[in-house]
Amino acid sequence: MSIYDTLNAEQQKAVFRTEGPVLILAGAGSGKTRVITHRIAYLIDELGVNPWNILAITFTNKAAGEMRERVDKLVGFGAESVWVSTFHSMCVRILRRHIDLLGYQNSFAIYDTDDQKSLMKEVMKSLNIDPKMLKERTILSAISNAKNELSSPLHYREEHQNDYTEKQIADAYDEYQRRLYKNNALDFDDLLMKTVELLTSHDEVRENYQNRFRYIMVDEYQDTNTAQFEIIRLLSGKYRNLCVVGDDDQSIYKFRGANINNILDFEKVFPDAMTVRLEQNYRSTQNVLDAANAVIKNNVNRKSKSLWTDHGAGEKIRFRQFDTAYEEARFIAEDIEDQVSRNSRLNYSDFAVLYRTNAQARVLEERFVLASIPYNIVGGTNFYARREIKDLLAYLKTIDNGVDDIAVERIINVPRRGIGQTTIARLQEYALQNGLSLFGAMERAGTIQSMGRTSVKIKPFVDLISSLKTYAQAAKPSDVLKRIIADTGYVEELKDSDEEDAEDRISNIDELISKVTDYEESVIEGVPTLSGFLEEVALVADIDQVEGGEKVLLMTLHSAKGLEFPYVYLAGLEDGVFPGEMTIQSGDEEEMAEERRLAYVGITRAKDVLTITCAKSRMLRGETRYNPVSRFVREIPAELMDSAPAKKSWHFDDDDTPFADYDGGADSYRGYGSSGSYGGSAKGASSYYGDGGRGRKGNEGYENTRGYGSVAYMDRQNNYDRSRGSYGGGSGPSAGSTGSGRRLKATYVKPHTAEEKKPFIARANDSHARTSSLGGSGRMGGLAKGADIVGAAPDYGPGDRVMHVKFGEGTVKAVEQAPRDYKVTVDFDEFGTKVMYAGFAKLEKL
DNA sequence: GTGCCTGCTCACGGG
DNA sequence: GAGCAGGCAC
Repeated sequence: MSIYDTLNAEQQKAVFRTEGPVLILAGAGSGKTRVITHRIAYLIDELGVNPWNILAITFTNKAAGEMRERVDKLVGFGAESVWVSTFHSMCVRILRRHIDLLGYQNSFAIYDTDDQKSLMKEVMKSLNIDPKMLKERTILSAISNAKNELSSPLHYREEHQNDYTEKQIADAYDEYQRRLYKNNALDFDDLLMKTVELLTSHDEVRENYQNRFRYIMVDEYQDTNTAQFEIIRLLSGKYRNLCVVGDDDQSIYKFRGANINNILDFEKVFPDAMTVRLEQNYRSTQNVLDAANAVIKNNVNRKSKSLWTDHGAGEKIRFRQFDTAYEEARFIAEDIEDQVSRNSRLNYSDFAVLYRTNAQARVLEERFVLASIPYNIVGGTNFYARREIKDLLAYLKTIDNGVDDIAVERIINVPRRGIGQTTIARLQEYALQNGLSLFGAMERAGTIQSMGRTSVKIKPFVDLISSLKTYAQAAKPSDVLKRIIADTGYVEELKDSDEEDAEDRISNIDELISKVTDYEESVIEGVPTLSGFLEEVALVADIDQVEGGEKVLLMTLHSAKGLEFPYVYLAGLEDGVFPGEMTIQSGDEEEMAEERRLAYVGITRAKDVLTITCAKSRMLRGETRYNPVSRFVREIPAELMDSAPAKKSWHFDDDDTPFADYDGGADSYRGYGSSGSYGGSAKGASSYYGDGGRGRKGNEGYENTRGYGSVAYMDRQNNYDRSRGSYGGGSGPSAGSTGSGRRLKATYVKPHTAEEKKPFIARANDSHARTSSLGGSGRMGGLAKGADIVGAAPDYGPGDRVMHVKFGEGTVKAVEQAPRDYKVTVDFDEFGTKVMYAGFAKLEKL
């Protein structure tokens, strides 16, 4: 028996047809990764193809790694020579070798979104474009679209002569590109476009790669854009052994240029293509698939297919509607806890919570912390987007690529060197006049007339960078980083500062050092370089950063593409959230279709149990919104669900009574109550801050979350700290007018019936009782902060035992009055001595 | 040059 | 809610 016998007939067809163009339409969970890996194995083992001649393109680095691993298991040897990578990584690899042919230096930098914004600001300033008339985001997104469609500045200008705005964008595109070139930098879209340019304009390079890549496979083909299509068209131009795998129903990246016609028109572009349909699903239950099919069939213009499984019907889809997002989050957290404690075979990593927007993670995170459930938030605030990390990376970039002005500008006065805007402007002017980079101008600062005394301040920076550059020539990247930290005194300055989150920033820096070290260890061929590390950083996707472990994963629907979980919660299924307000308002059919595909992706992530939740009201950008149940939920036949949403949608009445014409609430609540796992306490306007995770205060759950999610929170806390005086404003615990939760409470909402009210009362009493001691540990709600921080002295003093949500138990060593709060020194049993502000630490006296 | 305050604007998804 | 630019005082 061979490894191919385990494949079904259609899968085998896709594996064995190795020559010529092949389109595999692979429904969700139909085993497409198996097909690709077996195809690679077949090429190597059965056809004797040199692994070196195979290219497989995946959507994320994580997927690339997993694919390589799986191929490795299937073939005897040689898997490591197969080129498995993402489009962007592959392009970087090609460009590092050949971009000098296009006039760039091979050590080019890769600009992320922030870098792009900084550069665009300068472009707009130099072109006198009024940021009020034309937003930098608008221009950047126009440029991005142009690049994804392979439209050069020149071409763009020719095509866009219609009005003043278009001409301005054309000017900006031109100047932006000029400056990227001057900084020896490429943005993300350039990586693709410059590769096309290279392969088109240099026959010898193109032929070289065409000869090498005799067999090309592309995963997630439905999300490729025009530039990516062109790259694979060029690369496969000689042998035409191109196999693309995708699902038009899962095309969800139009906003970043994905061209769904790449998959819809594949057979037109390659008339000799063989098409294989994989419709048998190996992942989910029939109920889940029926729901997914029912939703997606509302889209027109798709390659019709219908998923089926022999797994059986499975559990019905659970639907729960709540009054607020807080209760929704609480249900999800407690439900997961409940499932895990009832079934010993279940692990936290069997669960995922998916949502439309990253902002929804916040409330969920709060509940997970309170319930001590280990979790990981994918994305949101990217580790590499953190201030201290960006600062240090800018140092590395400056050392690595001396002409990157954006990097130099970032660090020129970090740590403070007394170099301000005026000086920088003078340097820039001098650089412009003399055709120098910013750093080049700084090197000559002594000779610049207008500089005067300030040139004294510039010299130490120039010396620092020069000596680091010399050092970097022979040192490991990690040593360079350590040297930067030492020479700039970056960490020392953080330690001395009274910044709230200095500690977290320092631990982030430690994390960065270990990431550099990891990188050095991961380099198999050649030597680890700064460019190599910076490149890895630039191309890392949110999902790539997720470590394993027994944790619930919280992420956007977009991030969840390609993943599967036994238990999936789809949260916030409300019109206005998902589909989003903008999609609904736009009235654009195709936009709605893309949202629907996203819903399809979400539903099909579930293997066994799918739970859909929504809230009648939620805070969106500071205001309470009342949203009806998502149309996507209403597209699921009632018989597939354990409780159905109201048939008639309800709305916010003119007389300010929410839910006035809501007629189906009882149905959904009955279902909810009968599930038994939550005891029907969905009601309860005032209960959402109280409950302290059922008395479990272990720090395990929290400690496991030291990922970006929790750190990101620290940022928000600080922002709060800076925001005009609601912190420590002295208005007293009960005032708390800034608290979002509190505001919600005030406008809220009568329970619908006496019957529904009962469990709420019982629960509410319970939670009120706890609020006094534990309510303050809510990490996020404005209410918790507003109410707790007020300048009353803490109820503990030196010698008292206290509990901290993150560090566990400890003994108070000192309490001292600081300007706006009390500074408390605590010796924690497990984490040692920490100094913290009482208002933020939320210590609980034991 | 720096730090703080205020008012304004914007709002999805991500390599 | 949150980030940012601009204004102001030191």
